[in-house]
Amino acid sequence: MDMVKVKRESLARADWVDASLQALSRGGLAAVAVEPLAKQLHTTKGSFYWHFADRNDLLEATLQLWEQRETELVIASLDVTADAATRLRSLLRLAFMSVMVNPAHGRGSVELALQSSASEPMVAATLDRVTRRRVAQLTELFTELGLTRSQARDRGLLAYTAFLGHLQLAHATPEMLPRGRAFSAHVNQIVETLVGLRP
Amino acid sequence: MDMVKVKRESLARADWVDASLQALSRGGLAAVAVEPLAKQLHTTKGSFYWHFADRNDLLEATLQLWEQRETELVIASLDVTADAATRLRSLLRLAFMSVMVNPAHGRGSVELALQSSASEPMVAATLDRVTRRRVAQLTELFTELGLTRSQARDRGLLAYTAFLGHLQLAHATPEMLPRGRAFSAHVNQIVETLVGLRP
DNA sequence: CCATGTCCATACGGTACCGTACGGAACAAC
DNA sequence: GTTGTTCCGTACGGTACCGTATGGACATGG
Repeated sequence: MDMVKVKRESLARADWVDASLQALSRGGLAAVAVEPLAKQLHTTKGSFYWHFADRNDLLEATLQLWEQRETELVIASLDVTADAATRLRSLLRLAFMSVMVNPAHGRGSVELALQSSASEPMVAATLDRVTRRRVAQLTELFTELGLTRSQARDRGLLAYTAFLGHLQLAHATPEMLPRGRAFSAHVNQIVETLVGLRP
Repeated sequence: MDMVKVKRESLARADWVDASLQALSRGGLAAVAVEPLAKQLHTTKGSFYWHFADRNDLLEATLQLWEQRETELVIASLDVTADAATRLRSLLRLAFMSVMVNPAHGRGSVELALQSSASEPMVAATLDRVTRRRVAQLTELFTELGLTRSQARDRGLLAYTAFLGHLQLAHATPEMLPRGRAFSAHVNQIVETLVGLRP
């Protein structure tokens, strides 16, 4: 039957992609390797090459999955009722706070894996789209706060680069960041410095 | 003669280390590979394994060289005559500007290579020392500007994370950054936002 | 001139991965 | 129960790298 066929195949493919995303998060792009993933899934390459053309095919599906989940998550976290300043503050707070939930393999580790593999064209394309969307989002919020177009864009870029560096630091040198209450205070200070309204 | 012997050996070793640093800058930690480097230097592994115990030995020497050049360069760029605000501004301006000189393989690409390989213990140790020094430097400057110890540290961290993210963005998504005059303006805006003195 | 230490080339075995070939199990359809 | 399709296991060849073993070129000092 077609239904059964589609269901089974789609499930198996999704399993590979899930495992791939997890591997990407743990060990970077190099960890997206067919034979290790096969071992982890208790199967063999024979299965893989039935579902995928090659490693690149898997990579493409993995990036697509990440990008989709990524944008969905950001959209869901936006409360349209609040004013721009509040939305901006919560967005930044959420982003900067989230690096502490499992700083090793948690949220953001895929980001860093992609950042460090931007030489791969497919990765570069994905990164480009996501970065563009995010900076545009920030720029929009700063514009609503009354900044000029160019001021808003500069501020949006700064906010995003600060986030990127924050992520990086939390991953590579986590001891440098304060912990507990001091961390929250630090994030607050960052947010206020970034959102601070002066000409 | 001892002099000749030492000179030759040291030169050959230095050649390998130079090439290794260059490879690190180009292709990341994975590019520090014996056989490719041997090809590039028009020699063979036989030479390498005479000068080095193994790949790790080369890596150690490479990290050491980078760290040494790194700190020397920062120290040299500090003008002790100026006041704290001026020194801070020039330091930040220099750092944020420098990402544009050859954004692909230029200054900072070694940094990023190390950041993305922080799982290697030796890399982590190197990164730790350098990061600590830099953040301490920034914290010191902010303290001289009149901020409290904790404010200064927070601000120093923010400045450094902003720099890291800036570097990352310039490398992975260079089209997102403005070019020419707009870039200078952007850097100025960043510096002023970071150094801006308000309680 | 030959003995010794320095430096390098070549050849080898080992590992980890990619992708292909091919056979076979499981199962549905008829 | 034969046939066809789906799905997977195994075996193979190929590549890129690590590290070792070994012999040889070359100079130098006795």
